Order: sequence, then C-alpha cells, then structure tokens
Amino acid sequence: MPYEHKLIEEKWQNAWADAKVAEVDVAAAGDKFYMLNMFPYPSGDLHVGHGRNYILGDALYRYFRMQGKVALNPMGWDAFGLPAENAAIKNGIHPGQWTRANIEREKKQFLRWGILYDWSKELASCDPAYYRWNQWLFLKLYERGLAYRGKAPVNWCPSDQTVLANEQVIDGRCDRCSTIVVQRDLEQWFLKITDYADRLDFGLDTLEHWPEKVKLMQRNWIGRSVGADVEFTVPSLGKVIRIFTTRPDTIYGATFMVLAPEHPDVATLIADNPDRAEIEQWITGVRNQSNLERQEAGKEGRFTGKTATNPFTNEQVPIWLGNFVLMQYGTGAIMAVPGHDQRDFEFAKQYNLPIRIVVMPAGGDEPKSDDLVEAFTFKDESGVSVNSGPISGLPVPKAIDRIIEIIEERSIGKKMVRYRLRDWLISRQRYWGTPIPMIYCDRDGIVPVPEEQLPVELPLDVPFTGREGNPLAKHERFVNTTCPLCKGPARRETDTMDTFVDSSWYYARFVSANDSTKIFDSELVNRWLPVDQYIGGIEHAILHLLYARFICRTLYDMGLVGHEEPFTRLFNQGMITKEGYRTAEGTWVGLGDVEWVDEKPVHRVTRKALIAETSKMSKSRLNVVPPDELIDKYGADTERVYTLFIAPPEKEAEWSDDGVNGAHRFLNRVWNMGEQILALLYTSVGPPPSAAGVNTARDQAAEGGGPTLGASHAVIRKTHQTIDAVTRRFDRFEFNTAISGLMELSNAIGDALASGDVDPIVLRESYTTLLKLLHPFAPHITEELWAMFGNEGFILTSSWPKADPALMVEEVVTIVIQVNGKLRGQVEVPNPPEKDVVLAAIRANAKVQQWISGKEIVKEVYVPGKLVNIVVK
RNA sequence: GCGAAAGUGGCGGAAUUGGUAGACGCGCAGGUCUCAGAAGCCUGUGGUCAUUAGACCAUGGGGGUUCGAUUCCCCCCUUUCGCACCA
Repeated sequence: MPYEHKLIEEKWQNAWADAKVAEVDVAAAGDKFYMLNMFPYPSGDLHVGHGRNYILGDALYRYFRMQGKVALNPMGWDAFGLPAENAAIKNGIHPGQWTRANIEREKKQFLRWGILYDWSKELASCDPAYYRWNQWLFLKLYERGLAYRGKAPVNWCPSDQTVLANEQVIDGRCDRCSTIVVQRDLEQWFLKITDYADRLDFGLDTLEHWPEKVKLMQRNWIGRSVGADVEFTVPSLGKVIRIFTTRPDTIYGATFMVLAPEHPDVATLIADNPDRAEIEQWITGVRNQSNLERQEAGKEGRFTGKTATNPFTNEQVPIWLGNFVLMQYGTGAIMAVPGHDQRDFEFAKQYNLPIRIVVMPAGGDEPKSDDLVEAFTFKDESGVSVNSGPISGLPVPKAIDRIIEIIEERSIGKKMVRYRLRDWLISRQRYWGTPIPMIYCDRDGIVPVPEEQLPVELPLDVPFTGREGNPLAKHERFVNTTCPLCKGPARRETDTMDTFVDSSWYYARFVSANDSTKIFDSELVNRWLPVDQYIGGIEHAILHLLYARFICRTLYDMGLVGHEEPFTRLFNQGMITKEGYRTAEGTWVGLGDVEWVDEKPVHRVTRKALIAETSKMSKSRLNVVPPDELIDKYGADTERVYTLFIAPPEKEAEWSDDGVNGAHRFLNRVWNMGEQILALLYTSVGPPPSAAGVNTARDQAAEGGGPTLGASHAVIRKTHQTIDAVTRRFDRFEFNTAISGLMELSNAIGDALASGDVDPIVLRESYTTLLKLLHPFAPHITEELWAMFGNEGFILTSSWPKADPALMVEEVVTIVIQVNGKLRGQVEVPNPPEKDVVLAAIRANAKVQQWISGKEIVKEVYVPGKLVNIVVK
C-alpha cells in the first residue's frame, strides 16, 4: 500500500477529536505542564509562517504528553480589533460576523495541521462572557487608582482615526497602517504602568528562561536611569527651574540650560522678551510637528533672554528653548553640558555657546579647548573629574556619588530614578473593542458602572458608514443612560479598550474559561500558573509581554494570583519568508524575476527593493504560502516535518518548495520501510538466527575475522544513541537537528533491512522506537504505523522511550593519530581504550611510522578515547 | 549615533567541555528501472593539484594563545535586528 496521507490524516484527526485526547480535567492531580501559543487574531488567513508557531507548540505538547506530564494546551481568539471593523466598512458585514467566520476557518486549519488543543476551554475576547471580565478588571484598577482619565499629548493616527499607545508607534508611524502619527492633546483613559516600572525592570532578572534579547528590549523600553534632580534659580524672576540629569558630576560644565518649548515656565520667561512674538510663533511651529519632523528638523532653539544661576559655579547661564528637549521625559528641562554630551555640543556649536571640559580620560593629557571638535563622554572609571571644585580628581562613579551628597546637603535637589516608560493609553475611538465601563454624569462627574451591571454590551445594530469617527458615539440607546448614583440622565463612555488589555490576562482565564461567576478561580489559577512554556513571535517582545507582566502584578497585588511573572519560559519562533511578493493579479514575483509592465521588463527585484516594497504594503505579503494546497499535495505531516527541519526554530527561514519534497520523501521511506519490516516479521518462521547477527567485535576478532561490528548491535546502539540525542534536542528546542537525527536512524534501519543480516525482532524494536520519536513531528503517519504494528491505543498516549546508556557504548573506538596536529592515520581498539593498547597500536601503524621515522619526538598528547597527537621535529 | 546578535560548500544548516570541519536535507552530476517520462533506488558531490595513492588550502579579513582553534582573546570588515534627541 502506498502512503496515503490524505486518508490517514483525516482518520486520525477524527479519532483524536472523538476521543477528546487533549481535554484536561484541571482539577485532576498530576505533573502539570501548562503550555501556550499566543492566541491569534482571527484574520482568516493562516499561512505556513503561522503554522510554524503552532506546529512547534504541538510537537512540544505531544513530547511532554509522552513524557508523562499532564499537559494543558488551550487555544482562544484575540478577536477584537481594527481589521474586523475595516472589513465591515469595506464589505458591509458586521465585524462580529466577519470574526466568527474567520474563527471557524482558522479552527479548521488547526485541525488539518493535526494540532491538539483543549477546545473545551476555548475563549474569544469579543464574547461578552469574556469581555465583561475585562471591564471588571478595569473597574478594579480604577478602584486602586491604576486607571485614570487624563489630558495629555497623545499619538493620533489620522488614517485609523484613533489614538495609539507609545508602543504602537514605530519610527513615528502607526504600526498598523504606517501613517505618520501626529500629536494631539486629548483627554483619555490611562493605566498607570509607570507605578510598576521598577518591579517590571527588576522582575526581568528572575526570568532565566526568557531570551536575552527580549529582556534587553524590555529593559530598554522601561529605560530606567539613575541620576539627580537639581534646582537652578532664575534671579530676575525669583523662580526655580528643576532639571534632571544622569551626570550630575558634570554640573561644573553646565554652561547653559535648555527647556522644552512646551515647558510651563516658558510664558513667564519670555514675557518681557522683545522678540516674544517670533518666539511664540516658533514654539507653535515646533508643537505642530510630528515627532518625526521634529527630529528631522535638526537642533533649533531660541534664547529666552533670562539667565539662571549654576548652583556650583555660581555663574549666570543663559536659558534657552530647544526643540530637542522633550517635555514628556524628566522635568522637560536640562542643564546643558556641551563638553560631554553630543546633543548639547551640537546645540552649543549652532548658537556659539561656551564649552567647558570637566571630565578627562584617566591619565590623559590636558586637552586644548580650541582643538575640541567633538564632545566626549566618559561613563566609568576611564574618566576623572577636572575643574570641578570638590569633586576634581575623582573618577566618574565616585564623583557622581559625591556631588549628589553635596546637592542633598545643600537641599537643592536629590537623587532620582526616572523611566522612559510612560503610562499606557488604552482609549480607542473605535467600535470593535471592549466598552470602557464608565459613565459621565453632569452632577456626579465620572462614575464607574456598578459591577452587577456588567457587561456593558456592545450594541450590534450599528451602521458602518466609514471614517466619521466612532460609530458607538452616535448610538443614542448606548450613549444615553442613567447615573448609578443620582439616577439622573448620564452619558456612557464611548471609547473602547486597546485590545492589548484583552490579551494581558487571557492565559489565566483558560483554566476556568466557562466560569460565569468570577474572572477566574484563584485556586485553579495557582495550581496551573504561571504558564510553563509560552510560544509566540518576537513582534510581541515589548507590547503584549510587557502589558501582561504589568497586569499580572496588579492581579498579584489584588491577591488574585500568587505569582508576579505570568510566563516562566518564553520562546520566540522566527518568521518564515518567501522572497518575493504577490502582485495584485496574484502572480508571484520572486527575487531576480523581471517585472513586466506594459509588456516591457521594468526592473529586477532585488532583496532591498523587495523589502521596501513589501514593508510598504503589509508584512504578511512576505508570508503567503497557503497551507491548503500544500496539505492536499503532501499532507500535514510533511509540512510539519519540513517546517521544523528547515532551520533552527528561533531563526527566520526561507521557504523552499524543493525542501518540502525532501521531507515528503523521508516520510515515504519511513512508510515503505514499515511495510517491509512487517512483511519480514510475517514471513520469518520461528525466531531468526539472531546469534549470528549479534556477534561482538571481540568475538569476531577472536575468530580472526577482524574487528567489525555485529550488525544487530549496531542498530540497537544507533537507536539508543538517537533516543538520547533527540531527547536532549527536544529539551533545547533543537528540532531541526532532532529531525536530522531521526533521518540518520531511519537510514540506519533501512540499511540494516537491506543487508538482511539483522534480526527482524531488532528491526521491529528499533523501528517502533523511531515511530515514537518521530510522533511529535509527524503524528498522523506514526499513529497509523503504530497501529499497523499491532499496538493498542494511541501512540500519543504511549511513553517516551528511554535511552539505556549501556547500549549506547561503542564496542570498538577509533583513535585518530595526528602528527604535528594533522591527521596521519587511525587505529581501532576495544572500548574502553587502554593507553598501552593504543600506543602499541600506533607503533604498529605503518602510515604513522612513515611520518615520524627519523624524526625527534618532542611531545605526545593523548586525549583518552579520542586521539593521539605526536609532535615531531 | 547607541545597543544586541550573527558571518561555515551552489543553498538551508551540523559540529558535548578546544580534538577527523561540512552531519542531515536541498540542489547538481552519473547510473539503474522504463518505449519514454515522472517517481523510486544506487553512486558521487568544499576548493586546488594529481592517472592513482595522496598532498596542500579552506569556517568574513588580520593577529594572538595552544601540541591542536569554526570554538578562547584582540583589532578590522560586513549583514541582520532592536532603540533612536530619554538629558
């Protein structure tokens, strides 16, 4: 029988579903293992790149199952969000309908991939039964002062007609549609993630099993820096301006001050400036710029006309306004030290402001200030303070500590820790999201919706007309309500929540997904959480993972969970790319292809052009291999094996149609081999003459046959070596080499079968071991073969094989002989090798003698069991 | 600019603690089967020289440590990713 992947895969997918093999009783005892793939946004198009993510998770799931763990592997849907709403506007279909249809499609795709999820715990964030707890969580955060309404300059995407979180602005553009983001002053809802900045930063140190890269990205994003706040007085106005610096040791070099144009003291400072009108005009210009434009404009500033007193040199330093100082960070004001800060230096050059050197390289020469072309910075012991009064001569770290002491003694400032991280803006002026459960009453102000009135449901009868703002705001029945306090007329909040709120706690909901009485069952949550293995794309390194870590801590502080970190281990799989892109007509343009426009070749597509092209449109254009055709042609097992074999899973991988074929050939060989071994088992009468096959090397050597290996022993040994290697590689996520190891074993069994001098029982044992090891990668074919070999029950529920170290040991060992580090011969000796035997064998080796005869032996290096290096002169 | 990771055949990629570089697969070449093709199977496949045996060179470039370096150290080059006026 040929390998009929289609029949086999359908058969087993149904069998697993009918037996509900992946359903977990969360209350049952056992060695728990909670693994989770980041739940997808149901856009409807799952391609092989997504497949890699879920296949990887499924392979791990099956491996842990076979290892005897009670493994929980649930799945849900991150079902709120913009694309659904945009689709609604475009096609006139309700976002909910669109989303539900996509969920059904994607669910089918998961089944076709042979992925086992516990569907009894399925959840969708757009379901009122889910988002009511989103609202509940918001109310709890509000009670604790962690949700607040505030007016702030926010990022506004003119195309999506909504505000964005800082995390969603990439290079000054909207991360969804790439439109340049503009600043607007709006009143919005924020979550106070900055209260947790320290804990989020320090918590990273406890995450041993997270990729360093992700931790670093989060650390940079949180941007913790230690420094000092220092007050500078403005004598002419009798006021004080507070600055933040990380380098208080350079204060003797602070020759001017710069304030952000938005700084609240600007109006007073320029009140009597003759050029006031011009300065105000300039400020307005800067404020209207997007962040991107502001940066591209270069360093610009205006002199306020006022000076401040440097508290250490007592000099009057001019106060400037500068477009490079940001109101959102620190105090919106800096002391400028042009000698030791690149930005201050550029500004000083531009406006001819004095530059003073106050740090020198340790042991370096006195610099000539007129030679100075560039600011230089010394952050560690390599620098020493100079021209700095009491701290002169101190190395930088000591100088910083000392100057802060003096600042605090003189009460002109204090040590300060500041963060780059800003509060999480969660309001979105869009329909398809969780309504923020707040009510505005003319009498009582902002009033939270009482818990018992949850959920505040999204009305479904909403027209989608296009870009005229949030449709919810026009829905009279939704907007008009009564105040829970005074029972008078009131209006509902019409903004919805950022969908990252939905995904910040979903992992905890799975363990009691159907509980309608509470957000989750704390007892169950504490049994199953944190997630033991979390799997998802690197694109969530900051956004989702930071928000989830933050919300987890708030839940911890509320006493709802017993852990501060939600994900113990994190794995980020790489993307699958296919170089090229699909044109509007659906033709594939690959690297080096000629593009035809008006019947003329226009350009060859280079990688750079391609990336520019594709990133302009959509990232998903890079990933357009649809799995359906692939599964029809080769089967899901082939896709699974290929996807994990192609490259190390954390790396980006380039799709190759030929490579898929190779994976299919491998499975075909495994299939054919199985049939042959079965046939052999049926035809062999009685126990085969295994004794002949398992002669040891020593026996054969004794018979004068030379040291060859007993063929059956070789197969057994290879099998156990493979068990050992594959197990180790699974634990390290080295799926590509795990599969190559299985190919080696398969080749070895194939050779043994062809040679005909291996005991069929040995072949059967090795082969069924191969099936078990291969099962996580190719579940359907192995399940079928497992049954064909007469085994009861699913291979999935059988146990993972254990390697017997005694059976892995080679009977003879090859010792390599080097002369002056170069390979000059080799000898085989019985294992374990004895030094005398090895050396005797070397003496007897003619080839080696040839290289050392007549030369003086300087040294002999013996690496036990490996090699001998003879150094001659 | 700052930070991080990585450079190995035609390609994807292997190589416990420094110990036979190139496992496994793709591709390619030759063979076998066939009327023919596809698929399969077998053999070969880093480079140079050599009929062969074999020798030499080779893990981005240069230096160093070592009996021995893809692996450790220093300098340089390139690529990718992240952050980007955060004081």
